Amino acid sequence: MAEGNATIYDIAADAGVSIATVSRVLRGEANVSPATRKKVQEAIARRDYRPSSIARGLTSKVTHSLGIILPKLLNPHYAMIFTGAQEEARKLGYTMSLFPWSSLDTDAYDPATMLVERRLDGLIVCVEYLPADHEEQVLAALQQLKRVMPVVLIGCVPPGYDFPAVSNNNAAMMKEVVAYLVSLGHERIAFIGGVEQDKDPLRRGVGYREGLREARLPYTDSYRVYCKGTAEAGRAALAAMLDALKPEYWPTAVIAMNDLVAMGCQAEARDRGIPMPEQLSLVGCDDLFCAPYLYPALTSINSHQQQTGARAVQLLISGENKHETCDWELVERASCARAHI
Amino acid sequence: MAEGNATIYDIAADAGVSIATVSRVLRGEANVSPATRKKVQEAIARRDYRPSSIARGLTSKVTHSLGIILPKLLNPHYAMIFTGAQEEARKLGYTMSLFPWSSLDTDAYDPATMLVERRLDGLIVCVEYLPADHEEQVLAALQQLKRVMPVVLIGCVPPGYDFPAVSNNNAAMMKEVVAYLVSLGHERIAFIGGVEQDKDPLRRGVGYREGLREARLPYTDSYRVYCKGTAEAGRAALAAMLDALKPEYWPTAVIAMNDLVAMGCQAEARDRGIPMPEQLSLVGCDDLFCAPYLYPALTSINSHQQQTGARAVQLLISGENKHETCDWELVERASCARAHI
DNA sequence: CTGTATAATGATAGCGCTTTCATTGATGAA
DNA sequence: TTCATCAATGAAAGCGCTATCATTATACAG
Repeated sequence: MAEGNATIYDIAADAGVSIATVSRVLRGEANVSPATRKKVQEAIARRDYRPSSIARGLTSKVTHSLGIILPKLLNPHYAMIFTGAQEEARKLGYTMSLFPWSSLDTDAYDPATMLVERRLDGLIVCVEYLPADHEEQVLAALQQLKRVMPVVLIGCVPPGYDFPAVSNNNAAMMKEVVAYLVSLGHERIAFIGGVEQDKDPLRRGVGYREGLREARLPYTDSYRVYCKGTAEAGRAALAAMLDALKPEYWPTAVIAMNDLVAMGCQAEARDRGIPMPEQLSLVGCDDLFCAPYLYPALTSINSHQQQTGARAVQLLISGENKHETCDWELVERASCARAHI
Repeated sequence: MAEGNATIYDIAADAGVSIATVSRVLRGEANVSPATRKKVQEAIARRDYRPSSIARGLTSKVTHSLGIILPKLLNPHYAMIFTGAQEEARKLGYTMSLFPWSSLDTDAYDPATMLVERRLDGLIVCVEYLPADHEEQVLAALQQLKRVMPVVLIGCVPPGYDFPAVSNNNAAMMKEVVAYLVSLGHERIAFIGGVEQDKDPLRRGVGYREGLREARLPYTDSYRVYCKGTAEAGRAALAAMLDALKPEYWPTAVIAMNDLVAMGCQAEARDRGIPMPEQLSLVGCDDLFCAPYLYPALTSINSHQQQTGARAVQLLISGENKHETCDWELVERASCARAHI
């Protein structure tokens, strides 16, 4: 049966019609007589024929394949986004290929080359945590790329750029976290993560400050430490903060920019013998699969990352130039308690 | 500059040569005079021309795109395999698309359709934990697919089938773990995970039994409980095992089929107030990124999963029909201690 | 009947490349 | 000078489709 190499000509010959007619039934056009349609369909089934999407793409200019660029899949946060995007793409009949940032700027290969050579129908780019020094360069490159294929961003669109996007309202998320901790009686609340020169109003660090202001709590630099979004970095950051402070000024609650950082904080607190949550409450963000299994189980923000990915694909395919925001929810677990004292 | 739609004809016209000559410099053929080559390259650069891989594929029959099928990326184990494969593919100039099992058998779409329509140059299929009742059906389908495109498996090739593959020597891994626990003085060692009717000699459960035999320890059904490879399942499995046993017969060490299951075990032990590792040692497998941050930090087997993915791509592209095995190492952390008593 | 609208189908020109084969000059041997 | 040799190039035929016309066959109004 499966020849695997039948062409539209073979089918046409088998069915005794022209290739135009075969093409019509392939594409489900209306004006084909039922009898002819049946003949063709039988021929197709008989030879297990699958039209070449390559040849199709050459003619019709649509390849039904999308791309997504993100930092690294090993971070489950991105794995969720990717999964959501991939599944949605597939539902809509598209294929999804991954292009990690890492490999893009690692080698001598021009990032855009592979993307445009492939004639992708569209590209999703995750710019959530672009290092500030890269940002301009990357966005300029994307602006270029946009002339060739539709681009949808995941994350905030910096002023001056115009892209459809789906993003988290990070600031609002963090404000809610601060409010939650305040409701538990915390007053010395620290925030770990992010970059110092961050001017983006939607970023998490900003929401933290706003949350403090709304709760009429003072902002202190000593409670705000910056680091990359990894467990190692989180651990080092908490260590640095605690080292710089007399124990009586230690925060009673820490907000980590994400769950990885939170994991690092847990490890550091544990090593120092700081009981959690009794002496230190902790909130993460992203609600990774492992959050419930950490010790103590980590309170975190679930921001529906799969849905984010899926929505990005929908925007990409529909061509809407919208800017959407995901909703989220705080998932309470065991890592937070009422403030001591 | 970036027109994005220049064709080989435009370049030929610009450079004052024929398209055949342009094609030659594109493919780096030798017999082009330096002067001509230069002219063409300048024209290419001037218009930011990128040859269409679609058109290329139509003619040359190679698409430079690969596919990989695996259960779900949300499990970091698969994310590692995918990452390794993707990066290797990219290094070799290939694109990698993901096709999760879940979506393949969920919808009415014939699994193979999308794959062959795309005219992939090859496919990697992760058959590590195929449910036994699916196995036959899946492998038959792959056998079919093989007539159309090269297929490489990750996992064991069941007898009767012929595929290039890269797999873990799961049995040997587990034997090592048993030996390790025995060296710590453990005699009541349990194994959690896998499926009962597993006849595959390389599977983990089998290695466990062999390990016991070599240590001259008795095998007991009560210490062998089966479950899916998730944290929830692992937790339930450990609970069931302990419930069925008088505490004095509880195992002093548990081997989990993977780190997810181990995470579930940790949670269950914690809830029951069983101190770990003092009363119960635990070993996982896969060495997920979170293993060092669990409590206690989880001893696990690192089996170089990224390398596994990369190797699969190499086999796929080289066309070698080999069966390779990955090496591994036991990563000792805090979840194991000398047996009490 | 003739003429015209309509539905079904076929012929064919691309799409943007690769590849084979033919052609053109140069070059050097006879 | 003449002819075979060879490097550099061009002409053109696909690759497997889609999509535009053109061509039938059929129906129905005038």
